[in-house]
Amino acid sequence: MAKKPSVPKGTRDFSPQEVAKRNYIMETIKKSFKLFGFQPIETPSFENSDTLMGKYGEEGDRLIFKILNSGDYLSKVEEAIYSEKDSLKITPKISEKALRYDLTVPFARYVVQHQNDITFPFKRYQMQPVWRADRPQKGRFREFWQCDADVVGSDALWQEIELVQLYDAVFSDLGLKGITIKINNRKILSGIAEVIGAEDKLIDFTVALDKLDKIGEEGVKKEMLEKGISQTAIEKLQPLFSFDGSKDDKLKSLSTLLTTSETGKKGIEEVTFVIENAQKLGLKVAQLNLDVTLARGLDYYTGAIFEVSAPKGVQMGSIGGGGRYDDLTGIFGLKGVSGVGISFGLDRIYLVLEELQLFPETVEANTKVLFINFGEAEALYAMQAISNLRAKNIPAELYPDTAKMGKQMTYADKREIPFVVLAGGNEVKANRYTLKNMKSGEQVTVDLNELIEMLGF
RNA sequence: GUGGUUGUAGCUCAGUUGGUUAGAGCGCUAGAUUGUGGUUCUAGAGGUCGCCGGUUCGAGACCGGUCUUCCACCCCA
Repeated sequence: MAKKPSVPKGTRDFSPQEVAKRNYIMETIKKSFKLFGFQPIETPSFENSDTLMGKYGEEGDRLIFKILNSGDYLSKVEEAIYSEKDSLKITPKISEKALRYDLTVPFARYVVQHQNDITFPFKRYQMQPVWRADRPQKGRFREFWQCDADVVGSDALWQEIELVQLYDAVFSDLGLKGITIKINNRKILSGIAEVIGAEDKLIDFTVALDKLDKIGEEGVKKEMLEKGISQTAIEKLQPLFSFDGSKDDKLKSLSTLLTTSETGKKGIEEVTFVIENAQKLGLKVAQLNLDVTLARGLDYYTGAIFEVSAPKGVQMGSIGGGGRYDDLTGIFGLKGVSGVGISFGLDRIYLVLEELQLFPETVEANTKVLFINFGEAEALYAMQAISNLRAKNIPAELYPDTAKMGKQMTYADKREIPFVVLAGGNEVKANRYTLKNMKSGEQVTVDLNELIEMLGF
């Protein structure tokens, strides 16, 4: 045999059982998407490079899978650029297409391109794979699925509230209790940066702050210093590090910190509106928490920022994220369209449900009854019954070969098919069927109507 | 992209300081059982020790490279 075949790093095959479980998650999410009034779209798996490049920050560009041009692509590269051996310069010359990195940027492109056909506010959902040239880790793949719901063309904060409810509805349906929806607002972060005089360092500031629960207070301060944020500025942040208590306490001390920042005050106002109304409406399983250190937003977030973390005790990064972006479509030439959206990380949700054993046993659609094959005449007799069962929506199949019965029974056993029908010469003659329950071992001989009745509950 | 880690039968893994023909459990195939699966018993098949190169009389083991796995960083779902 030749080399053992394999799949590329960070990609996976899915068995029938795995597909069944993934479908269960996707159907659950889709159900809520529809219930909340979102409509599906799909976009190509690859886009023109300039649609994607530069939209996710420097780091993002590195993680985008580039597709090599067709034909003799190297011959078209100018000698000077070629001999320079600078990958960054050569890449755009030899690659003009790239694999989708997320669903939000292609969606923005879609909105701009089809703006005349879209009725705003436009609520769309999209469930497709995305690709990142990242190094794999636990819960981190190079090919994974995102399930996104976004609203564009409305800046009403009720959308944020609905998205919180949407998260709650989906995780409630999945039986995933104890999840936390963390919420923050980019305006609060901007306000803080403004107050401490580090406006020009907003990104570095937020990235460092985001690591608080991971590297601790000292670690954050150290990183901020390294990024060129002054000691006096960092001292002004002190209230943030001892930030605790109820949401009212948090909001009060934030207000004090941000009295001089109009932007900051607007952020507090927004986040208060969302939290208060979401709580008035009630949440089933999710805990909604204000987390001022939450910054993991991509560069384009301008208002609310969301992140969903798995229940405590499950070692997993965020299982969902999202936020508001006031001007995403601006990059593609359509100004003044505000959008807000959330994403569900299908692959990570799968790992969490698996770990907590929350998949219902019924997710695997399986054949309900296997007919033993006794020979040609009996097979025909069996096939007639099978047609009748299938007409009643009962999944049934005939063992294709006239193998030994032990082998056929073993097959049913392995496939976990709950019933077997034995219809040999005696049954054919009597126009009856022997139905065996594989779990209990009991068997009864019945006619076709009784058979349908017994299998069709 | 940086640092570390892993790879031996279909699966999970043993394999001593380098030494004859690389093992176990599970699974698989056949039989005990010609109309009955799971339990039991018996027999059997199955390996280029990830791949390429090097050191050595001799490499599964040591060295280099490469691919893969997992982990940390970066970043993220």
